[in-house]
Amino acid sequence: MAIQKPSIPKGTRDFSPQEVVKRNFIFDTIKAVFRKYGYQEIQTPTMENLDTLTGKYGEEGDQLIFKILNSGDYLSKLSPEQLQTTTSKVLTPKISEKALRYDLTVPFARYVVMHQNDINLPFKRFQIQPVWRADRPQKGRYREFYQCDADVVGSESLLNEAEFVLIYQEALSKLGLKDFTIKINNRKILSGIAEIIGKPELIVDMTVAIDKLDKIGLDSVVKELLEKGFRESDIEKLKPIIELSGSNEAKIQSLKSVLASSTIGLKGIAELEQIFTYIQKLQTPNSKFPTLNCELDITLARGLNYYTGAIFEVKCNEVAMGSIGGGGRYDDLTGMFGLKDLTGVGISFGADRIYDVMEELQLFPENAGESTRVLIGNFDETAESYALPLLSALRQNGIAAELYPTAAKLKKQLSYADAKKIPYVILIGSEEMESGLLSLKNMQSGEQQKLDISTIIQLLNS
RNA sequence: GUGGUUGUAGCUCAGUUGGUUAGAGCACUAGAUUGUGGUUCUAGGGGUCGUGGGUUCGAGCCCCAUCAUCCACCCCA
Repeated sequence: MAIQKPSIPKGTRDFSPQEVVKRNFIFDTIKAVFRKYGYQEIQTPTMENLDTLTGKYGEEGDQLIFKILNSGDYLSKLSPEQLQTTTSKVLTPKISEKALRYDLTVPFARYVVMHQNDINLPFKRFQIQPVWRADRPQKGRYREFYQCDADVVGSESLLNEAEFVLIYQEALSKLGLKDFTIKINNRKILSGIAEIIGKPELIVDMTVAIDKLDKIGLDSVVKELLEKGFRESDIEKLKPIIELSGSNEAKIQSLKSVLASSTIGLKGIAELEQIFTYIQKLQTPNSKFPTLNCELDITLARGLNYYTGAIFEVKCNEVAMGSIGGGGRYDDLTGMFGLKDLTGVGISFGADRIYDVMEELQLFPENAGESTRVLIGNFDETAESYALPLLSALRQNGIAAELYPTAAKLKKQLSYADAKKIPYVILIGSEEMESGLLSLKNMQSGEQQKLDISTIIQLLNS
């Protein structure tokens, strides 16, 4: 076989030991916060049945699902007519019945329905696993990436929404991020706006357009709305709403008067007010995170069409990057799997984007690369057999230790320690073996002292 | 799906209007130093110039195709 240059699929990555240490720092930080708020971890399979996933993310989302080809001769059962078909929509379900998960929310809904007899409501779970999207990769966009989701089902309380805002605030602050905004909005308010304008059927086009406001500006948004079928008079009504500014309270007050005749709109506003009240009461006076960057943004829409109440999105203001988190309330996600009237709300952290942001801002702690604490140098067979019991002793005392596996040149062994950022090296020569006093070299200062093994253990453990 | 960018050593990239044997830094290996790394000096290995075709006396450079790549749009974490 010809030699082939190895490669990995586009949009996927290998993670080096240093990168994994940093990624785990992110995961561990987020996990600790989730647990503190009462969430328990679950895991679900990498692949789901294709029909579990299709139809949940809109037409565009369906195309981004990675499908898995059936095993065996997957074409043999097809009729000649079916093989002639050129539309993948017809053919795909025949040759593929499994797919890689697209997010963690839909598998969670499936999990809840399948295990409804075993779980206690309200059920608070978190989940940190990779998801896959057949998107075209670019900056901050991968085909395989990790989501960190927390969801609660079976609780209508808006306390959940308020707590999610605090979870975002606490986790991101602990990771070292300073300037970020937690945007919040409510689908019911968007419905109310569409209702007031008299175009409830165009709500999707409306939200997609105004969602781009901060990116393309008001004029372009107006242009897009006109193309989608809105009239000048509709836009005149819409303008004051999307241009709302000021404090969250001020925005709520103006929305109240604008949406006065829309029942659903007013309901959305009332929900938001309740969430803000909860947040205010939850914040301790001497909070470690004094400024809560939670902002009502009426232009926030979010693509996933299963949201029905509050919606969230987190944006980092220091680095040009897509949103680093998002979520919202969905009233009927489990309904499609046969479990009616179960409401849920959840959020997601985009771990890979958070990683990219932290890397750009150099927010990772210094000691993140350290693994082995001490390396024992290896000179010859005699020294090696002398060193083995010491190696065990170090490990039994909880010290990560290695013996260089061959009697290589000392220069090479020290280079190894240096490259691996091992802070200490123990050198054992004939002199050391005679006296029992080992040379302990501090790799940072270059200093070397002769100590017995128990002193070394004590020193390395401090 | 649409538009653009870039493909030269393991990595990051130079390479003049087309001209003889394609370069640098980093990394790697060895030596200066027979028991002392991260700094320095010296030497060395490593290339079908993404792939295929075309123009030309002659192509890393020009033309066409193709694959890959990154960026932007759409959408999204």
